[in-house]
Parts: sequence; C-alpha cells; structure tokens
Amino acid sequence: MKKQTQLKLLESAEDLFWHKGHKATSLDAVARSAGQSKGAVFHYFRNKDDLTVLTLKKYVQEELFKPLDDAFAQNSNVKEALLFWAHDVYNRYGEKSYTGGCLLGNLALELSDQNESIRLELAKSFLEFENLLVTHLKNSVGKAEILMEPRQFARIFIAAVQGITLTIKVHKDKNRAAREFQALAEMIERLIRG
Amino acid sequence: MKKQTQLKLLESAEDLFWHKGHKATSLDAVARSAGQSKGAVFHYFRNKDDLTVLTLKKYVQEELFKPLDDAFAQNSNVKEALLFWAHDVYNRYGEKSYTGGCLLGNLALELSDQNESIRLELAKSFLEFENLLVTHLKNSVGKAEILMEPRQFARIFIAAVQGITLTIKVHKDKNRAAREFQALAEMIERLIRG
DNA sequence: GATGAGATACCAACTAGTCGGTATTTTGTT
DNA sequence: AACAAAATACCGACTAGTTGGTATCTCATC
Repeated sequence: MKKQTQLKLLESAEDLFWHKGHKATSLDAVARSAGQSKGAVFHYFRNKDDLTVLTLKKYVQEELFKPLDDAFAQNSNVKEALLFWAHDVYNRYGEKSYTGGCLLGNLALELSDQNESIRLELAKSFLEFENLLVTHLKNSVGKAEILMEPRQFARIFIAAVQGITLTIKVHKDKNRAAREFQALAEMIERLIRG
Repeated sequence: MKKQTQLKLLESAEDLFWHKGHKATSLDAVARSAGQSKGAVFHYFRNKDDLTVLTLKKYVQEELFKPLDDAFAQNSNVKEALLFWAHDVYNRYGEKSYTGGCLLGNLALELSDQNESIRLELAKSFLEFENLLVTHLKNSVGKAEILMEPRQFARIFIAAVQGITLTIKVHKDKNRAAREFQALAEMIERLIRG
C-alpha cells in the first residue's frame, strides 16, 4: 500500500491546492480527501512546504511539460504546434468549467512573496518551461519564421497564456474564453510569418 | 476622526492584501497595522468581504485607471502611450522590489473560485479596465495603426501585462524584469504600425 | 444624557505540527 | 520454512496558536 497512499495524498494535494489555493487547503483536508489520516501526511512529507514542492513538480511534469512536448511532436510547423497547444489548453480548461487555472501560476502568485524556498522552486519551474519552449521553437523553425528572438517570443507567449488563464478564471464565460484564445491566435499569427 | 480612521483601515487592508494575500491577511493585522482595534474594523465594514470589495475599488481607481488615463493624456500617439504606461508600471514595480504585483490579479486568482460575489466585482473591474483601454485606443488612433481589432488587442495586451507581472514576481530579478518588459515592447512594436 | 467612535473581551471553529501507540511488512538467522 | 527482530505504515487525540465574528464596554462630544 506504500506508493499507493503517497500517490493518493499527492493527487489530493494537487487537486486542493489547484482549486482552493495553498493557504486555504488544510492538511486535514488533504488527508480526508485521500481517505487517509493526518498521520499519513506527516509520515510521507516533512511538512506542508515539502508536500507543496513535490506536488508542484508532479504538476509541472504532467500538466505543462508533457502537453507541450506532445504538441510539438504532432506538429512540425511552429505556428501549428503553438495553435494546437493553445487549443488543447482551451479544451482542458473548458472541461473544468474554467476553475483552477494554472497551478504553477496560482502558487507563484500566492507564495512568491511569502516563502523564499518555494519561490525558488517556482522560479525554476518557470525557467524550465521557458527553456523547453525555446528548444522546441528553435528545433522546428523550418517552414515558419518567428519575427522575434525565440526567447523573447517565448517570454511574451508564456506571459500572455498566464494572463489569459487568469482573465478566463475571473469571467468564467465560454464566449469570453473563446475570444481570449482567439486574441492569442491573432497574436501568434502576427508574430510568426508563413 | 471618522473618515480618517476608515481611510487608514482601507490603506492598511490594501497594503496587506496586496503583499500578503487575502486569506493570509487577518482582520486583526489590518487593525493593528492601521493603529486601530478590531472593533473599528467592524464598525466601518460589515465583514471581510465588504472590506475586500471596498479595498478593491479604491485600488482599481488609483493604481490602474488613473495611471492609464495619465499615460494617454501625456501621449497622443497610441504606441507611445502604451510604452509610456509600461515604463511607468515597470518603474513602480521596481521601487517595490518586485513584490505584490497587481492586487486585482492577485485577488482574482485567489478568490475567483472561492467567493462568487467577490468574483463578480473582480470581473467588473477587469471589464472596466478593458473598456477604458479600448476607449483610449480608439480615441488616439491617428498617427499609428493597430494591426488588430482594438478590443482583441486590449485583451492580449492586458493578459500579457498580467503574465509579465506574475513572472517578475516569481523571479524578483531586475535584469529579468527588464527583459520581460522589453519583450512586451517588441510585441507592441509588431502589433502597431507607424 | 444621548449618540456614536472605538476598545476590550470573548467564542467556536480551524490551523500546522507532535506524539504515543498499533498493525503490517520486511529482513536476518537458523 | 520458521520465527524473531526491526523497520515501516498508519491512526487519531492532543497542543498551542490563529481566525472571523459578536457582544459589551468606555469615553468624548454634542
């Protein structure tokens, strides 16, 4: 039952941090949601910070890195890959009724000023995602040409997606969401030629 | 002393919500920071939600609407006005050592999934800011031409600024901040002709 | 002495983290 | 294969402190 229990705790923590926020999620709630006791939480994790960092790493791998890799694996053209990925994000967000947003962004906003050690982990995740995107951009510049230095494009692109995610979370409206992603697509269209 | 006390409470609440987050800010702390007692807080505000909404309205007026109006009052050219405003945001953020970020974005992210009545206020503020920007864009399209429909441009622009603000809050690095705003400037450069 | 600004006292619910204890596996030895 | 010893998995009561909110108080000004 070992790995099972730990995994369930991580999944519960991910879900609760994601949808209720970090501070608003008690360790009792994490344990309860996983069908375990608080003792189990402290058996597998040193403290709330430890649980938070491990949850973050799990999320970043599964929800950010993997979908981005998939998008570029399935599209050789840069522009198509980015539009494919944006569409995927849009769909997954819609399935959750525009709740949660991006856990990385959420934790970044809530904890960057409060917890220096977690802030460093968050910064690392942001940078790794940026690096991954830059690598993909450089590798697949064949049929299309980006009108900006790749890293600068990656920065503005990531920022725009984070901002759109936030905006949609507030409005919780399908039409609004569609128009936000449409605006993103128009930006891509004008910053990548061909 | 009446309005004085209420204003001090609002200012303390703004500062604490801004830099520590909503959930992490206790009403005791608000009272203490304003040199008042908790009794004063509940004398002037029905509850935490009430205080939150009034704080939000104050912030939006003073920190978002006014600087944007100023930027367009001092620059007749759209592109210049936006670059001027971005530079102003960049400077004010640097003075705070990249802490806090945007209170509207912070509250939106923390509360949109938890508190429906506050969510509606947040959505209203977002929309009003978008409308204000669209108005300015339309009014000052003379020497420059935006390569997108104004409202779509406003959306992607606001999203990008929110995302950049978040990114910088995580990294807390001056060079990084400069490059993020440089990326924003390059985006503006390519989406507005002339 | 009435009114209202503000202070103080208090409450029930909740928090992260601790700890003593027990049930279940794993390991080492024969 | 048998069995003891040790390690791990997990429970739930407990602590010390915090929370939003209420109820009651004091005190200045009219």
